[in-house]
Amino acid sequence: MIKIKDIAIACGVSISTVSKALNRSHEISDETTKKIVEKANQLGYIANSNARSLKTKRSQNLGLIFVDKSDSGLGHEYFSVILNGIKKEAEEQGYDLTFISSSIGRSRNSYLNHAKYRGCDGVIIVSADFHDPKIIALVESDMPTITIDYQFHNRTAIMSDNTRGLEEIVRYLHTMGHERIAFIHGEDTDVTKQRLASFYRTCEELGINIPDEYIKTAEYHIPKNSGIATKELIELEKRPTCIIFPDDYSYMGGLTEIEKHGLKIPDDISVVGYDGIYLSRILRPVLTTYVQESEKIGETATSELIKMIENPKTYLAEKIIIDGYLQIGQTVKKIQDWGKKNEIWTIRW
Amino acid sequence: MIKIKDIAIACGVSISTVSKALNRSHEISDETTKKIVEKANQLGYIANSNARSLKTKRSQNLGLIFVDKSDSGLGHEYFSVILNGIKKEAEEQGYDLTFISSSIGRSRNSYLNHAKYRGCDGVIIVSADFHDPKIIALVESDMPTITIDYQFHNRTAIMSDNTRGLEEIVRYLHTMGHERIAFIHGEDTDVTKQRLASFYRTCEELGINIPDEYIKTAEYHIPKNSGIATKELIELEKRPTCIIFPDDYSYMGGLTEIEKHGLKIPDDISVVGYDGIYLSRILRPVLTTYVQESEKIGETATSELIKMIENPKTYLAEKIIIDGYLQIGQTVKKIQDWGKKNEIWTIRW
DNA sequence: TTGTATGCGTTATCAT
DNA sequence: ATGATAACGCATACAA
Repeated sequence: MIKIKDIAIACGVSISTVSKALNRSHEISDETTKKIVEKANQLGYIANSNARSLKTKRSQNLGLIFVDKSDSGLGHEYFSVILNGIKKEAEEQGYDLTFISSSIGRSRNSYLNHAKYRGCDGVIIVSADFHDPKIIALVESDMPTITIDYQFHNRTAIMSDNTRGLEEIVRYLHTMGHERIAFIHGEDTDVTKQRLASFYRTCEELGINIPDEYIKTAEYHIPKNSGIATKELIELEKRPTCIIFPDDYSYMGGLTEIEKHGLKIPDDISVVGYDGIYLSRILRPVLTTYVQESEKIGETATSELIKMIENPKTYLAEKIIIDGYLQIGQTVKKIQDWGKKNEIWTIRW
Repeated sequence: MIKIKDIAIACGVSISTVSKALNRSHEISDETTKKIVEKANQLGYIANSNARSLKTKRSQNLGLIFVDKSDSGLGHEYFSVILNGIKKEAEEQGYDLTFISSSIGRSRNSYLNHAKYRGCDGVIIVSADFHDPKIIALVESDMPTITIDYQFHNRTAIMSDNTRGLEEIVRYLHTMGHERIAFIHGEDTDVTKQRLASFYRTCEELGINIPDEYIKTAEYHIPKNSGIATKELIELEKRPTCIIFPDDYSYMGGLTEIEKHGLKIPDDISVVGYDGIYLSRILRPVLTTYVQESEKIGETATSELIKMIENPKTYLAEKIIIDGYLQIGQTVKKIQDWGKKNEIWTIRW
């Protein structure tokens, strides 16, 4: 491999002149710079990032933490699309990306140490157990860090807008005449808490009373469990007119159950998903769902991290919320119960 | 950051003794080693991979090339699951993973140079344009390289078994009594060529004659285009009894079209997918499809690359085929046309 | 078994 | 505007 020393010899200048010229330092005359750059290209010179990082303490490399809690790992479209956004933005800004695990080589260690070992300038935590002491240690260290969908105290986080998501869904359902709205929510996480709180609050604002039996739990991304919850809802004496699912995949489990009962979507029962994955658009009927702009979440996380790295003094940690939007498909029926609706309106006005 | 020099001072030994002890060299006595290791842990020592790589010319880091041809990028479950397999295996074996683009920092360059810049020990090409001169240059360089689903001359490739995949599908369909088999295949790639060749060969072996009008093209992963092809097939005077789709997602496009025509799967028409993505299992009826073990493909690519890196002299390039298997779902109907079948058999026997 | 000395390729400080 | 030199942190050939 050609190194700057070779170029120096070939050009008859010193090593430091070459280094400066290659880094476009204005200390070096245009003429010399041109000569050196040309020779470097001609010889096929490639810098050595290890030597550079060793000296500069900067690597232009970002760590990426992705621990798959549910074993489907990157297979989850939500995360793989986020990752894609991160990759695009990092490339755009000239940073590389290295996966960081909690081992170094073959021996167990910590995320922070791994990131330090590789000299990462910062770390994006895409998915992890945010209560894991090793994650907490990383976030509380002096390593620039960004989290997605979870906020640590005084640290930047990129959040999908769960609050607004559920609010929009409920308001839309309300305009479509639904009041008997069931909500199958995911397991107990921050995201779930936000969605649930927003669901209840919006219902309250709209004067909708939700019986407890309309609220069910089913783990994210496990269609079978959402299927079970759906069955229970369908068999209720006073069946809901609409079911909100934890995510688009989970809806597939509900769909099976709904069809088993001989019901048709949306004629007999309406449904709403969450995420807006590719699948939601190719299904028929097209799924009404809240689309998370996951690629943008990844891009924003990356650009924020880079800002933080490059302006350590002036950067202010903040919570950044990435809006999604309601994809209005064909799975929510307009309920023509104007009599009752008008009654309520009359009372309120 | 603590460095070996600090440990040396703390232990009252020389730098090189520390280095050797930390690398578990047998030159150093157990006693000294123990003392040094303990002190290192106590001080929270973390090695510096840049300094190490600079010296050893090894990085324990693998490059990852993933260029998304179709702009859905990592969003494709096939690739994201492969990536997951790569990640698991690399972690297992103590290697890190860095994405390699065809730029270095902000300036355009080549994959090879990028990999050299980062000091990668080897590169896995997960998805790329294999006719891109920059990819070819990489593969033909002295950088250890592995490709997935495409083989370069004398280089190791990990291939999903397209030949066997189509053979198994066709044979299965035949045992289910199908002879009017349509095949919607993807755009012209090596993978497609293999599948198509295997399709024709197996049909021939089984004495099945496929009219040209039963063969259609529709780009992978574009349900709409498969829908168009499906429409054409359904409206044929002599409609096929079964349609093989380019992939599971594409089937969704066909499904819509089939339902539009008032046909039911599998009663009125049978269908087979390809890939075996998560979706195929949660659909009802469960899709009959050829499952590609993509996680295993990723794992194997990684372990082969590491073998190649660690045994440069004895390693032999080879084509490794990862078997898939037929997922027998509920979308292929048993055709009870024994009269006709027996006729044929009679002639043959 | 331990220590000394050198160099990996680069940047940065200081001199010229 | 250019050059000499030290230093980054580590591994290793060689010496003791």
